[in-house]
Amino acid sequence: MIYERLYNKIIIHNKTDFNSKHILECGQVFRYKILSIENAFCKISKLNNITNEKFTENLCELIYEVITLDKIAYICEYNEFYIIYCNNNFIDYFINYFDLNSDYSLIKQKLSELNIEILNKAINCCYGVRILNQNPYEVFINFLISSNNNIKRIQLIIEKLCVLCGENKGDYYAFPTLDKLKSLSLNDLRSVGLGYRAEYLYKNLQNSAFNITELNANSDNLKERLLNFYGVGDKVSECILLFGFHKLNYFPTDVWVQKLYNEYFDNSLTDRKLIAKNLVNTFKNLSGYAQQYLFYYKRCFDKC
DNA sequence: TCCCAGGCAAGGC
DNA sequence: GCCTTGCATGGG
Repeated sequence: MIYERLYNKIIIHNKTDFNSKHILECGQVFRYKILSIENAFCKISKLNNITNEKFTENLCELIYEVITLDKIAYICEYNEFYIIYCNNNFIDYFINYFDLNSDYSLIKQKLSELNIEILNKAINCCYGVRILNQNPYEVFINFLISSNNNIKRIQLIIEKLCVLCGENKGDYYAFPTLDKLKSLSLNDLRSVGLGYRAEYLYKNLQNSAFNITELNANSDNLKERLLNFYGVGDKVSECILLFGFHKLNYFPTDVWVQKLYNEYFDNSLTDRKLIAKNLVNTFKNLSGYAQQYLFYYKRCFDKC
């Protein structure tokens, strides 16, 4: 157990299996940002009226804000531990969200036993990555927007979408509900900079069979069902499976994974579907974890 | 100015 | 089935 659950916060004692920067910046999630200490103190104090609690802001090194659906959490990094603050009704929600009941020491050990040099290097750099348990609907929308796009722009578009039609929660805007998104016109969607992806979103939202919130995580043809949605292909569907449904036996393969594969595994193979197949064959039920360590490493640590 | 980004659908064979 | 092309947008 790496955490301690208190009535209005979660304390993470183990900084080798949890790193806020790694978790948030590895590409699985888009609504997060670094807060200044003063701003964070002000926001956190409002959460649960914790005015009588000593918030040791002067010892805090780094604070991230994370928003998922209509909920917000603050991850405060200290020298020896982390504290996650959220509304006290959502403590259990965020324990699950940050996947705190999974043993990442064991996962990393199993992966390192495969003796793949580049993976061990990636795990060494990206040691604090965890696969979040995100809401499938939110992940679906996010990764529909992600295609042929870059992460900075994806974040910007999602934020604009939230400001356009998400509920104003005071300190932040909630992720739009399905009904709110359905009420938008094609031009509304275009106005947030979606480009041609506006039609992907619009067609799905206008489709009465758009039932992403009702998809059964345990149905064995989940990927085929996802592929039926407009704008969802092989790669996007696998991102939804991994990040939205926590299906760890997929290895979403994009330009970055292909670059890494060509550099460290086989430089002649360019078919991403085949690359993904080979990688899943190698990593089996640990594919999703391996994917995040390698993807994040290739994007952010490769030049070091 | 061209190239690129967590790709995909459509059309031609 | 496989291969090619067009696609909105903004940053480097």
